Amino acid sequence: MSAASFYAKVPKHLVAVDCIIFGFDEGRLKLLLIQRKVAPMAGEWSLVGGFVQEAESTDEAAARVLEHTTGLNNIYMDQLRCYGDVARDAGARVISMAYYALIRINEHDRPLAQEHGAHWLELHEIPTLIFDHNRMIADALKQLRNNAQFHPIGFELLPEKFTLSQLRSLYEEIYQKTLDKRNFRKKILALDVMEKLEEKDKTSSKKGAHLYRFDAQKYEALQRKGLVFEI
Amino acid sequence: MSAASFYAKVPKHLVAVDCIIFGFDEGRLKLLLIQRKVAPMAGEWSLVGGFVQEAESTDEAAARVLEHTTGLNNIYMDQLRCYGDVARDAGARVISMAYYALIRINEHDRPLAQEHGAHWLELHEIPTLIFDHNRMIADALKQLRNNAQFHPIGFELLPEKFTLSQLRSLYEEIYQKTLDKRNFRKKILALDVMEKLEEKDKTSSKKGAHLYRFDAQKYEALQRKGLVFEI
DNA sequence: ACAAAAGTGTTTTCGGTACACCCATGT
DNA sequence: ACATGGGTGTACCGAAAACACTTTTGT
Repeated sequence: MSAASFYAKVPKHLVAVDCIIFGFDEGRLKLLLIQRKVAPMAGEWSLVGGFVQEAESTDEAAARVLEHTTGLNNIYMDQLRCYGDVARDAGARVISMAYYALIRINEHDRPLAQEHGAHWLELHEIPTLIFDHNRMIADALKQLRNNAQFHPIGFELLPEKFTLSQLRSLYEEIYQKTLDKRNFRKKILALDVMEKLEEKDKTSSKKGAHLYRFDAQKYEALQRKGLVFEI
Repeated sequence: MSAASFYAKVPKHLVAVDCIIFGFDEGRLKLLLIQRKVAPMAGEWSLVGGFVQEAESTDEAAARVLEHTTGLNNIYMDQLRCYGDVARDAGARVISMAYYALIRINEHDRPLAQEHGAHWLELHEIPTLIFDHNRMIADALKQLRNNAQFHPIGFELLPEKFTLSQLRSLYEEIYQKTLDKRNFRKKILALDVMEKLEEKDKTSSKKGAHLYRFDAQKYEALQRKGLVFEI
C-alpha cells in the first residue's frame, strides 16, 4: 500500500481550539468570556475559540485566537486537554483542544475585546456556557492550581512590577485561602527568583511597598541547583 | 450565516492517537513499541497508533488501538498532550493526541502483540522512532513520574496481588533512585489503601512475603478524609 | 549451618506553621 | 496624632530521613 492511499481512506475532522483566558484584577481571578455575535448559538456565552487552519499548528491556532480577541502575543499558554466526544458540539463533530492562557489584564486591548463581545467575569459570576465549556473551565482551574504551586506562572498574571502583597493576594485568590504574611514573604524571598527594585508603590499605603520583578535568570539558576519552585 | 455554512468553510484534519504503553516486568519499566509492517515507514520503530474514526471519541480511539494490539480493555489511560505541528508527520498533516497507558504486562495477549510487530523494550533500549514519537515518550515519562507521586497509578502496572518489595522496586524504577525499605513500608502502609492478604509469595524468598491488593474503597475513604496519596 | 529476602523502631533533622509588634508616612 | 498597610523573628511541631538487626525457611 502506498503512503498516499494509506492516508486517503481516513476520515477527517474539524479541530477547534478553545481558550480559557485568566486575568487578575482588583484582587480577583477573572475569565474572559464572550457572548457570541454569530450563529450558531448567537447570544450564548462561550469561551474564546476558533478552528485550526491548514497552515498552522494547534499551538499557533490558540495563539492566533488569543491575539485576535486581546491584541496580545507572546503570552503564557499551555495545553489543557483534548475534548473529543463525538457529540460534544451541537452543530457538527468537532474535536477541541483547550488551552489556558495567563495574561496581564491591564495590557490587553480592551476596545478590541469589547468588539468581540468579550467580558471579564469573576469565577462566581460564570454563567452556563455552550457545549462542554463549563467543564473546560473547571478543568483549567484545577490545572492552574496544580501548576501555580510548582511553577512560577503566577507572575504572568501580575504587572511586570508588583508588590509582595499583590503577589500574596494572587495566590490567596488562586488557592482560595489566606496565607500568612510572614511565612509567604520568607518562602518566596528564599527562592530568590525576583529582583527587588528601588522603586516603591504608594498606591495602597502611605509607607509604600517595594516593587519586585520576576527574574527568569534567577529562576533558571534555581533549577540548575536542582531545587523546585514551590509556593 | 447559518450554522451549516459556518462549519462548511473550515478545513478538516487527520487526527491520530498514539499510545505510550508502559509495562513493568523483571524489575524494569518497559514500553511497547512496534516495527511497522506497512507503508509509510515500513520497518521503522514507532508507537502504537491509529486514526480517530467518525463515530468514536478520541478516548475511544485510543482504547481501541490499545485493545487491538494487546487484547486488553478497561485499562488505565490518560491523555498526555496534543502534538499538532503542521509538518510533524512526513506523510500528511496529521494532528496527534498522545495517550499513555499502564498495563499489567503479564495479562496482555503476547501472540496478538507479536502479530502486530510489537516488542517490549526497556527505557535504555529505545531506538530512534518515527516523527516526534521519541519526544512523546520523553513527555510521557515525565508525566508518569509526576502522576505516580500523587495518584495510586503504580498499582496498574503490578499484578493484582503483589508484595511490598515489588511495589517498592516499581517506584525505585520509576524515580530511578533507591528507597529506604523501612520508610517506604511505613509510608505506604500508613496510607491504608491496600488489603493485606493471608497468602504469601515464595518465589523470591524462602521466608515468603505477604501479598497485598490495592483497595479502591480504602483509597476513596482516604480522599474523603481530604488526605492526599503521596509516595 | 547458612544464605537470602522479609520484617521491624527509634533518633535526628528540617521544613512548615503559628503567632504579635514596630515602622514609615500621608492626612 | 493617628490610621493604614509594610515589614520583621522565633518557638513549636510533625513529617521525612537516616540507620541495623532479627526472623523465617529452603537448601
